[in-house]
Amino acid sequence: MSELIRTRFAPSPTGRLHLGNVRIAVFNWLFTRHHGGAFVLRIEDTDVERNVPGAEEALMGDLRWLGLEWDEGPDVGGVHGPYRQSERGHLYQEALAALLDQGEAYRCFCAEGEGSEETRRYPGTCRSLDREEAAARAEKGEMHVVRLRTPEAGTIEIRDEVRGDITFPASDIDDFVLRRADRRPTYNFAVVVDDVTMAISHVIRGGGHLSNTPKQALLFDAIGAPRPRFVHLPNVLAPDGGKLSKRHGAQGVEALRDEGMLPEAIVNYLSLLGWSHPEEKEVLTRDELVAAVDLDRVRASEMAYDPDKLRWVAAQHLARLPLRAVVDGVRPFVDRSRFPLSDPALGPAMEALRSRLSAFGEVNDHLGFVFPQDGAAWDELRAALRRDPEGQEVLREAHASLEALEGWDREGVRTAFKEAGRRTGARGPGLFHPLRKAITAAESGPDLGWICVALGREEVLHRLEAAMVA
RNA sequence: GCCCCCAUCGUCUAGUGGCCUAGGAUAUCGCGUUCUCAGCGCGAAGACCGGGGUUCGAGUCCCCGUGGGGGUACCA
Repeated sequence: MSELIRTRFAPSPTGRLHLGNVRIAVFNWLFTRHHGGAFVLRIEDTDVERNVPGAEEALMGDLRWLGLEWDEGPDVGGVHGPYRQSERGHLYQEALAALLDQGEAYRCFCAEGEGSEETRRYPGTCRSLDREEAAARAEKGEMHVVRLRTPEAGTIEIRDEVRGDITFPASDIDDFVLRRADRRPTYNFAVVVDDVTMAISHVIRGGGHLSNTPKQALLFDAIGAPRPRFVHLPNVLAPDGGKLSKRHGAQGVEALRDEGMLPEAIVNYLSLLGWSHPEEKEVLTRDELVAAVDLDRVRASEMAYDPDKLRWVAAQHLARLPLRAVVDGVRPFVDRSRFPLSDPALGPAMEALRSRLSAFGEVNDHLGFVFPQDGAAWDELRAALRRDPEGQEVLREAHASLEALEGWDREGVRTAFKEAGRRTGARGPGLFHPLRKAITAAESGPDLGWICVALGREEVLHRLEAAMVA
């Protein structure tokens, strides 16, 4: 594609972004970056009653956090601004005047909802009203809307980049409203004027808009502007196959962010919904996605959101992070009130349990391996250990070896355990089980060597002593 | 009601008429590695919605049905 690629993401500020919305932004962004185009953020706030205060900032915050930077938008400006529909009234006005002038649109004085029950279409009552007369009535303040003069017969052909050519019967599309009685533009009208004036080349949006497309195509034609390429991404369904919505299966970006999930992982997972890598690779970095994502491998069929796979992708990304990054990522999430973990201990602790994380916020679910909580259960375990002569022997010898240890690292600790094993004749579970129980109060868990390093010599010795017969 | 879109393992998908006795991923289960769990490695089970065509040959093309989704607003 040699033309200038310009795309847009146009959310309404009615709430936080959820995975369904964000996926649209992800494709727009990926596609645009792939082609070196410009990505525009436009706020569709025409419906004043539905606007939620602060939603615009929140939504921009979510997008930025995901790394989906826009080149033009309400906060960064741009030559095609303003970027809020509420501030673009004059553009709609101008476009409307031109349409009225050319006879492409006409004033309609009918009462709201007038139309036959059968077809549910507006019958075109005011279509043939005298233009001068209509203008005069409007001048006098008579309530009216403005409608587009649409073809009565024939077909409307549109091209969708993922589905190909689609034909709609023109008779199915009535003379729809462009401007309401209160003079606000309708959605379909505002969108087209915006896309034209912002020189959008590719309209990439949810499949739900496919049915709006013939109307919008007609509007582009009426305005005399070339139609953009239409790209309708298949809809995302809830995990159970039903409709995805905030209250049904849709995760909010905010929630995932609060959980400490890697934004790159979210972008990666979302990219896999409806698109596939030519070599079927699934774990991809942002750069790899930008390099690979294009329209030719986008599917047309809808699909379900799968939280399990999201988790898996996230875990894969996390696993590829250097330890340093895991430690930094996890640090703000550690519940210090429950886990007396010193900062230097974070490294070994993460070595021990990073493989079970898919998001940083999950640390607290696993730190219990290092800092057991249940005192009563631990006491029982210790008591049982004290009644076990072989276990006692292991504990005693391990304690001695550990105490004599020069430094305090994983290899040293493991060597000390093995020495204790050699001296007592205990091997395998016979050796590690009593140690693990004494140190972590659990029968299973992460690598004991790393846990010991994280706990420090003093604490480990202390725990061993607590489980030994005095 | 009418219009439009969609249809491969539970889920995400590969597949563009013969390479498909349908491949990969996830989830599930088993084995191995490991003190154990997680991870990792290996393996098992698991799908072309139904019916008609077209063709020497159909998951792939056409039609009908069924199911799901969207639209039919002075909502977006």
